Amino acid sequence: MPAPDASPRSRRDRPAKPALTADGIVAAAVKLMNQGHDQVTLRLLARELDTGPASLYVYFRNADELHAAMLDEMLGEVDLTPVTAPGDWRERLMKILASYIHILYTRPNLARSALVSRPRGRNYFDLIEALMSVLYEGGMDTERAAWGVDLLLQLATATAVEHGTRNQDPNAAQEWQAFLTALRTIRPDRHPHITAATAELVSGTPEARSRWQFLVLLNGILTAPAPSPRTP
Amino acid sequence: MPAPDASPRSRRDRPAKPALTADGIVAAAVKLMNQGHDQVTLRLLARELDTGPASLYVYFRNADELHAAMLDEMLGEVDLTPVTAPGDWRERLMKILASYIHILYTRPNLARSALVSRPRGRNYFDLIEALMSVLYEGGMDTERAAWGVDLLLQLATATAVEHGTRNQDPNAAQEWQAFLTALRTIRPDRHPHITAATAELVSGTPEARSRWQFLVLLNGILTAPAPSPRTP
DNA sequence: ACCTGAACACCGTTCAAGT
DNA sequence: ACCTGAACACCGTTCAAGT
Repeated sequence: MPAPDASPRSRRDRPAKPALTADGIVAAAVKLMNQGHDQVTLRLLARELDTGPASLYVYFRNADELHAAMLDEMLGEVDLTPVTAPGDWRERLMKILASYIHILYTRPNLARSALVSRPRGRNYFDLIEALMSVLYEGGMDTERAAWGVDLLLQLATATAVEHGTRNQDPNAAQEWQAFLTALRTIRPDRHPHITAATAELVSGTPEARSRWQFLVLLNGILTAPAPSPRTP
Repeated sequence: MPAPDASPRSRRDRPAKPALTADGIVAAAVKLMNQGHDQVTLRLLARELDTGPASLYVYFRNADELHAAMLDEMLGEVDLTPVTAPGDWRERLMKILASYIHILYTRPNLARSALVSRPRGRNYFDLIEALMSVLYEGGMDTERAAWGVDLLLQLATATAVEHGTRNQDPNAAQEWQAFLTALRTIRPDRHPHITAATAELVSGTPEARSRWQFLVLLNGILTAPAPSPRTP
């Protein structure tokens, strides 16, 4: 009598299939992503969970909603410790943003969903709270801090999408070369300013550019007219 | 003798099929897009051109390359006349950017490709030239103008992606409601700054926000430290 | 009621076979 | 040599049918 089992026909060799929950699905999806799957599709995820793609629609209205849930899960990894660290507030703010960008950088698809869907999970609000806290240290009023956070995150997300996707593309280097060639063959009579600024248009490392951009934003938020003047 | 024709079996009722060229394909693709097709897929386009999708690979290495070509074509519609118009340079610059955003706004898919692929067509360089020209009027040096153009376009593109895609989504309104609800149920002990700034976080029309953002950028570019100090 | 197999209506890309 | 029909390997979403 080989392989005795209480109910031999109801089990398989693989581990018992856990009951599905929204959190469990998101956890499995994040796990797949961290294993290197750039695109966590509903079908891949369903395969992993040993079911069909239709089952996921019990927990998420569509693929976008799943991606949004994955995003909030990832945002829990953003390093918010610079909030209470010593040092210049600008540097600490940029550290938080750099952590945010870094997390999205290797997941350009999630970054894209961050640009489009307005996150509203707990981790997202923790991030907003942290950024506002540092902005207040910089002496901003409530309005500037609120609108400023939005702007800072929009640029950070766009940066992650841009660089992350490019980094993922195998012909990124050759696209860059093509851009340089196009820039060098610009005709001075039609594009005099570009011709004169060829070097500056491509100078700086991505990191240097990004750092400058955030300093520009912080200076601008501090010095530009407030969003809505209290005395209209 | 009805319908005499030199070679009756070599023609169809539909108009003579024009020979394919890269420009012709892009023109057909843009035409489809302007007819309301949000996603101009290779298959749809091939159907329109009375051929199979494989034929398009003779002219474009992949779908991304086609989208990039479409993007440059669309950029020809950006209104650059504010460059030479009278009035405040900031207002004129924002008019150009508004035109750029408006063109991408109803084509979020193209906007996404603008964020990822670095355009290098003639119309793109015309846009850069125009923006730099206005920035110089604002008194910027070459470095600030070059890096500034990049930053301004990055924000403009991100704005178009964000608002355009949301606008396209039928449940955008109900997503916004869900966000408002999430914001109102924030717990003051965990998120004191958000609680205190609830109104400011959602205030302002998208246009007012966008306008403020660009003023922030312009002020920041003017007042932030130059990208690379000449005396290190 | 909750779940899901199978089908529907698509994709981009490749390649062998046509002209 | 240039072009393309057909196939490959996928998608997200729906819905009738199961338990």
